[in-house]
Amino acid sequence: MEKVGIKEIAAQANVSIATVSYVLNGTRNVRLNTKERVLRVIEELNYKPNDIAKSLKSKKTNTIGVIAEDVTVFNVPEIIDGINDYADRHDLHIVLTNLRLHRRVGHHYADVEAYRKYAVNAVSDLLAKQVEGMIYIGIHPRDVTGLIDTQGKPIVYTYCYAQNDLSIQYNDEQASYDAVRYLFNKGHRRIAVITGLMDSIPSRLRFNGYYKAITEYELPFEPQLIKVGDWGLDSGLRLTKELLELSEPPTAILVMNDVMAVGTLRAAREKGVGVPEDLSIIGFDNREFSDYLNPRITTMALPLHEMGYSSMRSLLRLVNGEDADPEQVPQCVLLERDSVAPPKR
Amino acid sequence: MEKVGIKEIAAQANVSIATVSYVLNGTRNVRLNTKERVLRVIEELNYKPNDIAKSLKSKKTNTIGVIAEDVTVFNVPEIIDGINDYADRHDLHIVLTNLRLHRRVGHHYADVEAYRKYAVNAVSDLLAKQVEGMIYIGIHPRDVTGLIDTQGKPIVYTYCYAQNDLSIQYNDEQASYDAVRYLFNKGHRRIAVITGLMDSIPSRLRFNGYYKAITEYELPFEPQLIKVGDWGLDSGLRLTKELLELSEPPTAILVMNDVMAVGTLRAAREKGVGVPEDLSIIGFDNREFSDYLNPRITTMALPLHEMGYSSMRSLLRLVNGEDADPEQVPQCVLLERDSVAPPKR
DNA sequence: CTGTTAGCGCATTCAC
DNA sequence: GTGAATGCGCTAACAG
Repeated sequence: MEKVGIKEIAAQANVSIATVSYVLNGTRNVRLNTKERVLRVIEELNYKPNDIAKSLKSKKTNTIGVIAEDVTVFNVPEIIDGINDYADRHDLHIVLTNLRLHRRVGHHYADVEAYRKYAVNAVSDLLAKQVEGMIYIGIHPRDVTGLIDTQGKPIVYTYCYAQNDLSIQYNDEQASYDAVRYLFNKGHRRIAVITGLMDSIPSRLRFNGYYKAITEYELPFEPQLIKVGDWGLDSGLRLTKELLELSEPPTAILVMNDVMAVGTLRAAREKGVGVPEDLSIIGFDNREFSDYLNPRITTMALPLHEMGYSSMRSLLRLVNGEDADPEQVPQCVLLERDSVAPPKR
Repeated sequence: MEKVGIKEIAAQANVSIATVSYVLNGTRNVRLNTKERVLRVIEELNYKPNDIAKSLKSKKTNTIGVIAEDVTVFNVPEIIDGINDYADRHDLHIVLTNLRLHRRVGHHYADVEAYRKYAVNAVSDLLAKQVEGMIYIGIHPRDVTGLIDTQGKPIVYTYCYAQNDLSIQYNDEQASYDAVRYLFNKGHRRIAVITGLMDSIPSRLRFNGYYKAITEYELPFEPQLIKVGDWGLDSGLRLTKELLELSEPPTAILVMNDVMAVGTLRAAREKGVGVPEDLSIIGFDNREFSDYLNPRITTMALPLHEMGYSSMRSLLRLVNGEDADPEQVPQCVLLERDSVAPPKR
């Protein structure tokens, strides 16, 4: 474990350290003979370059900092995977910072002050490490403008927004529009919706898509078919019961996340309503368990991998001083499973 | 965004760069007056130290490399979270490498050659970045001896093993022993088990625990109560049916993962067997969905966070040249939910 | 094609 | 209590 450096190699191979550097980086042509000799010594001495020194000199770290609000929240790992996918192909490295928000502030992520210090620290550390840029991965889509200051370094937000910076999001409105269209094409005319909390951006956007589809297909807009949930299983259970107790219940429900959809499934079972024979259900998020439920539920898959990949690509453009490309917005895709069928009537 | 360095500060504050370094690191006493002046200039110029340069000089990066076989596999994020937990408290940084094994080689993780190149690359990169040590997070407990060579740098494996290095694992045998004891204490005497693939270490260990408990409690050892599954939902479904068709079916089943337990639940439903009235079930892993099933299933929670935390702690000892501590093995804990009840008879 | 040399930004010895 | 000087390991002019 002796630390062999470039100069050791140079000595052993009877060349200058510059030459070694050249063969190492291919920066310049080196006579084949010389090159082989150097390479052999490198092999023999088991030399490993020191990126730290290289970075200091070249002022390039080839490293980007990823700030994840919480790696244990379902959307984050897939996004990281997408980031890695792109990074691998472009010889970039990742320094990961995990804010551990879920554990530290629970559901109070709306209260920015509660975790500003963590975020600011993370940025400081990353800046000190001379990252070329940063990606910030939220655990809930919301505006985090002003949370951090990257001192001019490029940053891309994903799964959340910031007003003066680029952010990569999926198309919520389109997704729920597509879901309703799918139900319509299956023959459904009374389509209910169970939303998430209405102060959340995705809820609004998804509702817009629902409303737009209802309008375009000239379906009756009935307020009693619209239920406001809170993303939790119990609200799905409760609201579905309300829906099923209507004098004219819906034949299909668009539920804005898979967790509430579990509640919907339970309500249906309790009421003796068959899914999908009597009631069709579409969930949102493609949570892993949605495939384990009975029936397996049809759900809108979030393009998480693509969001990570795309964030990285856009960031790289910023780092290279190019324009943020007129990126197309990642689209959700409907996973057809067993919770949707044509209505009986 | 001018790059202000230590020498800028020195000039503005009329001191030498050495002095600035002293106040920055508290390496030596500096007259209060001078110190304040320096601090003020640092503030004004918004100076951020350059860790790269610092590391080059001090030969310490305070960074450890984490090699995750795949961040999208359920056990990994929690382990990373534990690592971060410890790292945060000790001012350590994490460079994350994601091998993306699941995506790249699917279930062929037994075939080491299929991904050796990725692993070796990861280690090279980390070594070049001068990490102080590494943690390797597996996606399935197995022996990965010889996969990588860290050139003498300390490494700790978790959720997998390597023969000549430290590895942090949870106590599989104890866990399943505890599960059986729990069932016994609830009054069960005919306790079946559905294992995972028997070439997997956890299956063996968990079976040992089952066997030990059966023996100690002097329960009849009946081979027909032992079913070998493959970790997949379908095997849980199929094997549970077999169990329920026995002339004298079990009153409880220990299922070695939650995914197969979903199959068990389905089989019971198809057979009209009530859970937990007619059949008690204990799963393994505490997968998120185990709380969404109907009934919510009682399961063995893996101490993932602790494994990450503990890996980091042990690694730090190695880095500091201390002995790997006689670490106690992280224990699983049984999460009591709704899938276990006393047997009817 | 190859060698010499000057730093990158900072910590640290050694003088004062 | 403070400063001047040295070098960490490497890259990239600049000279041959």
